[in-house]
Amino acid sequence: MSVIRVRFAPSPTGYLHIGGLRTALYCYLFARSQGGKLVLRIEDTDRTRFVEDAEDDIVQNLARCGLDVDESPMLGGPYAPYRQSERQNLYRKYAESLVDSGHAYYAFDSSDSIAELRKRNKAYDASTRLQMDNSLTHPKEVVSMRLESGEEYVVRLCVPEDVTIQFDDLIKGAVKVDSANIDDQVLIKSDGMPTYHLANVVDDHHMAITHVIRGDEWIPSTPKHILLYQAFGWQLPAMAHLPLILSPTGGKLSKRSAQRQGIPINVSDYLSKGYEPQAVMNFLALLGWNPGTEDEVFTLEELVSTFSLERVGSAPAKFDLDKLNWFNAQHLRRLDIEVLLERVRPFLEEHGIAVQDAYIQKVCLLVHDRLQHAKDLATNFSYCFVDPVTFDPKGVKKRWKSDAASLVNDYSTRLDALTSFNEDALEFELRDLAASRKVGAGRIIHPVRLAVSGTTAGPGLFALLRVLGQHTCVRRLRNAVTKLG
RNA sequence: GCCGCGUUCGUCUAGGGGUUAGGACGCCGGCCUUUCACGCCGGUAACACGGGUUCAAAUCCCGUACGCGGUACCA
Repeated sequence: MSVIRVRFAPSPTGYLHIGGLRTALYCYLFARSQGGKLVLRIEDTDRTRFVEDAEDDIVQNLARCGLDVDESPMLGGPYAPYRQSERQNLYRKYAESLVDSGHAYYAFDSSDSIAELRKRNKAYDASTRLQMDNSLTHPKEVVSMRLESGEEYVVRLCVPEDVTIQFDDLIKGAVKVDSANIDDQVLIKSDGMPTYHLANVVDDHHMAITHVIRGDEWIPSTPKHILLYQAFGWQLPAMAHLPLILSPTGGKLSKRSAQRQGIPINVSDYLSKGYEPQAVMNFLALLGWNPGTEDEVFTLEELVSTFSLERVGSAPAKFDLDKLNWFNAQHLRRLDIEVLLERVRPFLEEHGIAVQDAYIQKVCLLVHDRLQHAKDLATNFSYCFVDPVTFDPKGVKKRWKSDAASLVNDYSTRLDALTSFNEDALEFELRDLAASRKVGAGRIIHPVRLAVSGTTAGPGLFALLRVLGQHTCVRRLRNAVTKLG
């Protein structure tokens, strides 16, 4: 059996978005799980919507997510080039062969006459093509003359009148469409570029693609592609159409709707917000696929080994940010401390926090399990790096009683005198102080936490004090005593 | 409008003729912790509707509704 080849074929009309990433992920998982190859093909045939740096963005973010490809425009490969704009001659050749074999024709209609046709609620198909201005309605000599004179034209597929086109989708099952519902598709545009339909079929065949994995929105176009495969006498690759991702309210997950709901849309946004690539992959994988077990947290590698197309569902799925956040916390927690350090550092820098790696590591160890996002260290736990400037008013009201100042002050004196700043000593001093002042330990613990962090929540107090260090603790305690009185 | 695809807790989903309809996120409670989080335990909540088929239907069939997609010289 021949090697499995899958392609991810984005068009560079925008940056890589979360939906595109999911398609890429499924392509990747399938290819890798089958020991096959993954091809990145850039479908840049729409010159009007072309975005200069989109291809770069797509390539980079795919890589950042760990989705490495085997063949691509920059990597090259046995079927290069991998940019459709660089393969124009191929499409033209095949379009002409289709005209020769009677499966396509040249059309010269003006956009006005086509608009007119549609206004009459007519399709450009078997029912109307003979009324139009094309190579079916003019003598051969006239057509070649017009062609040679440089007149603008398109090549259209001659869709057969009344056939049922059927295919078996690996995900959706049997899909049937009547050719009467299909227009004579434009294959070559008047600017000489192929349309998606032609380029896609020609390239998939020439690049020996065995499995077409793409979004749901292509199902209605698949019969057109099948017609092309048949006209060329080529074997149809296996088809797998993935259900779409919907916005949380059910609509299309567009840039607009996503933004309105606080959902990042571009992959680079997720990454720059500090989402773990693995968490995003994990979340996306389970949006439409399930392993058939009750396991939920997977690395990319584990996904590869359990993935199968058969377990992809056919219903669209709504995007759920809460779940993504949960996955993020799960993956963050599984990170080695060295890796976590790398994740967290950019956010510390962003917040103007410049400290030694060794110290950041200590803090990471301390709060590892309390992090949902890499940025949390710089925000929720900023007190690990800078003295608190404010004290949570509710906390003060609840914990800073009349004796707090004197207790905290006494504790600071004891800490100052400590020769070994370890947790046991810290705890002993506190409890000993509590006993001598005849108060419960909590009477000191809470004000101390407040004094040192500005909040009432956080890691175990003695571990926190240890990490902060002697000088910082004493300074903060005394500072709080003056400020809170 | 026409064509296509879909519909199990709020969300992601398992299951697929006879189940107490399972798990996860979220939410709520409890335990742990003199804090908070993690963790653990428990709770909440679903087969869109109507007809068939069948001894039996959430599961099969047909309709309806709703959602999404397509209907471009966009992909």
